[in-house]
Amino acid sequence: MEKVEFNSEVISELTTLFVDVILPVPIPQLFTYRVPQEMNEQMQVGMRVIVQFGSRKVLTAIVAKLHQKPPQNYQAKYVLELLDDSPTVTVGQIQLFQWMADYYMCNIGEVLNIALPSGLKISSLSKIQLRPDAVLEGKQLNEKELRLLDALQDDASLTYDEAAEVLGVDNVYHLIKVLIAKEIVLVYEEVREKYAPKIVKKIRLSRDYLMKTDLEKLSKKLEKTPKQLDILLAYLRHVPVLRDWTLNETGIEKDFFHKNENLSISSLNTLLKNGILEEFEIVVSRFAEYAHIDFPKMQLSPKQRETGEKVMDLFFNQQKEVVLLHGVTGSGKTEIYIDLIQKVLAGGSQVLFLLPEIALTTQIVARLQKIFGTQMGVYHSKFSDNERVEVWRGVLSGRFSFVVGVRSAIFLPFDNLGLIIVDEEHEPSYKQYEPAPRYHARDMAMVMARIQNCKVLLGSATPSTETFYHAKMGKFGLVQLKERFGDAELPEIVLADLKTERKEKTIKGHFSAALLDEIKIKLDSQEQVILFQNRRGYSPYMSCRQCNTIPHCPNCAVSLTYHLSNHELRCHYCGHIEPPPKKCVACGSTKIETVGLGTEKIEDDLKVYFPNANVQRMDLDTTRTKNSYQQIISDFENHNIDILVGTQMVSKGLDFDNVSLVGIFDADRMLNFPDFRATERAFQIMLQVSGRAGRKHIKGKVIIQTANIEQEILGKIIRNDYEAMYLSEIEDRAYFFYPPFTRLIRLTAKHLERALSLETIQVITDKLVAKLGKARVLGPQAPLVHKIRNKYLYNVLIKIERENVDLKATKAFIQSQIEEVLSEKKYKQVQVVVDVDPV
DNA sequence: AGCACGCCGACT
DNA sequence: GTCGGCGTGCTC
Repeated sequence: MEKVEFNSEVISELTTLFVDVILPVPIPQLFTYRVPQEMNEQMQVGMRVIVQFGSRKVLTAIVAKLHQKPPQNYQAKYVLELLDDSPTVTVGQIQLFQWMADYYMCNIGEVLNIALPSGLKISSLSKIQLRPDAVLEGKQLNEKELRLLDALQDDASLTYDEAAEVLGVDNVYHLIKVLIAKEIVLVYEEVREKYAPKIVKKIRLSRDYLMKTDLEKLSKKLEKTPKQLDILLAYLRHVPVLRDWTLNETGIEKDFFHKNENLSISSLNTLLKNGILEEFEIVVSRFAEYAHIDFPKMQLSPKQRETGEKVMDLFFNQQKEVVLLHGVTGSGKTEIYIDLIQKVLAGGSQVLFLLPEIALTTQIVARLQKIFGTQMGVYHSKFSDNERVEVWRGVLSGRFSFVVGVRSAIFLPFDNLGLIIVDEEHEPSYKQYEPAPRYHARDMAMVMARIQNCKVLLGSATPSTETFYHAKMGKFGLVQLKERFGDAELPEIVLADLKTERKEKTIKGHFSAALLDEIKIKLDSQEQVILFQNRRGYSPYMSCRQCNTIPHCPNCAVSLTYHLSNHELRCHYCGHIEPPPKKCVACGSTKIETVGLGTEKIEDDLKVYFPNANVQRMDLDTTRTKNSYQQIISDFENHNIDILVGTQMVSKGLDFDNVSLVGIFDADRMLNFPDFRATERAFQIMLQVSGRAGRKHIKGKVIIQTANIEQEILGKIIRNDYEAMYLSEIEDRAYFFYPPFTRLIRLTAKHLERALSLETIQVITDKLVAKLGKARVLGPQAPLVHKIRNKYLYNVLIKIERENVDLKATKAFIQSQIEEVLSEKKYKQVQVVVDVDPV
């Protein structure tokens, strides 16, 4: 990054500099601080500074601008501290942050908040403590004050929140102010650096014993204490200092003696105490240093090579910024990616590979790691914040020129990107919903491409309608792979007709005979089965058989899901838990049944139908811990599991060789979901799950259970006919003015009172309709789940044409209307959430 | 978002 | 009278 110069005038110590900084708070504007002259030389855009904000709060901010213009209407405060020697955030990133704030209608501080791992943010916390010189005598203290003093004596210091809790009041400021005035307590700001380097304790031999003669004397002396001698010998075995005394410098990990040799810690401590061994600490990376294994050069099939060349041609000869690689599952997209990544890295540029959350923990990362070794960083939400900071710094330092990560990896400080790959481009998990910025990582990849002048490769077997449209229209390059790689065939997809089976009574519970028979055949021939149901828990609701009353969440407008494992009813929106009712709250009947189907019930039923099969469930509930997901995958790979039952999780990024059957329950629910993307989504997800069936030598089979075999979309799924799905979809989108022909902005009002929530959004809607016209403003409408955490929700959907409309101005108008309404006293308490490009 | 200030009702 | 609740406005 360049040092900022002003008209070639060199910054001297006498120049007064100011910085405009981004603060991690939801306030729209930048704030100007004065740079103390001793920082003049070092200060650069992108560095972190500590500033005071408000009367006491201390925050980390990012320098967005460096200038000499003193503010007109106020006296700028000084920058308190400069945290960096070199920028933590690149100039390109600051551009991206600003772009996102404008586009997604949020504050730049909110973007910063999401972008920066919290380990890079320092913020202060106000704490109160007793004054060491406090004089209590002769001072009138009330009961609350005394209680606070008591607590302070026990705990030394308390935050405002803790103080409020101790006293059981909400507002503690007054009280503390009084105590400050009485000179009994003082308030200070505790500044915390959250990032902690990983430290390993190591042991080495004291310098006094490095000579052979000294060492021999020592061994003699230790003969009386054999346990200590064992430790010494173990040390010498692993660190042969007599052969090369410099080895002693690196020593050995302290844990080693206990863990690997099972030697006593107390003897080790005695040796340390007597100065024979010494302990020291080193800072280590949280990421293992993989030896770079030179993987045999990727052997591409002729088809793959040809495809890769087409992509390159589109990028570099036809100047396409974005290329869509549309390839059926198993067509070998990964090899093409790898080849391309290698080429870009060899050219000295950086590469970012984005994957949806769940796809990332799996096989692909291990595979890439083998190929790219130490230059590859992984950025994942299950990583601790410290790990994220290390990846961030690794990108800055050049240690990682290639990063594989989830959507937030788009925020890493690349300065020389050559290529961004967005795999499974259609995945909704690329869109962030809460909190702001509600960004789409795929779209941000394209913005980044413009900022950094790099290329974007989108990959999918079932591209989103928007993306495919742009590819068809020539905005993006398009490359298609219609066959599976090698001799693998596409699975055979068949329907199980639930209506007929019900009539003929061949159905058992939720299992059609067609599915049950097929599972049996596969199990008998030692093949594996995946069953897909996109709903966790046992059953989505309970119902009274007498009066049909259904237990609902007290805070949300949803039925409570029954979970068998803990025998409880749970709300999947707010987390509310209650025991299942013993009798109906309405009529008192004890005949309460579970209705509907979740993964837990499928698992439970399978135990009855196939008592000898190993059944495992994979959903949010069974994969909460860091390694549980990986565990299930490897158990399945090793065939310790015969049938895997799961939600969406089973549909992504998993390649198993022995799966010959996939069963899909409840296709109808997916298809009937009230959303304009429902058909597309159902198609994508069903084909994706289907892709798990059949690999190398096995032709897979997929059974979709449906009560309505006539549905057109099912035929398209059976024929794996993406284009047919696309064509009917794009026709609907054009007809109803949905994306890609329009852009959507959704407003959601939230308030504890339903009427107020509705009234607020109605007032906003009226203003919008007045200017934009009725056709462009849909609603207000209560969403499917119209109450969450006791707040009533109302939506308005705004459609904006893609052509001949000033998007910026329209957004500014919408923003101003919301602000205008919310500034009215009556509506101040209502929250209005703006979601640009909702998915 | 915090945090401070100021107005107002419910208590000793 | 005072304490604490809560609404309002500001932060370089």
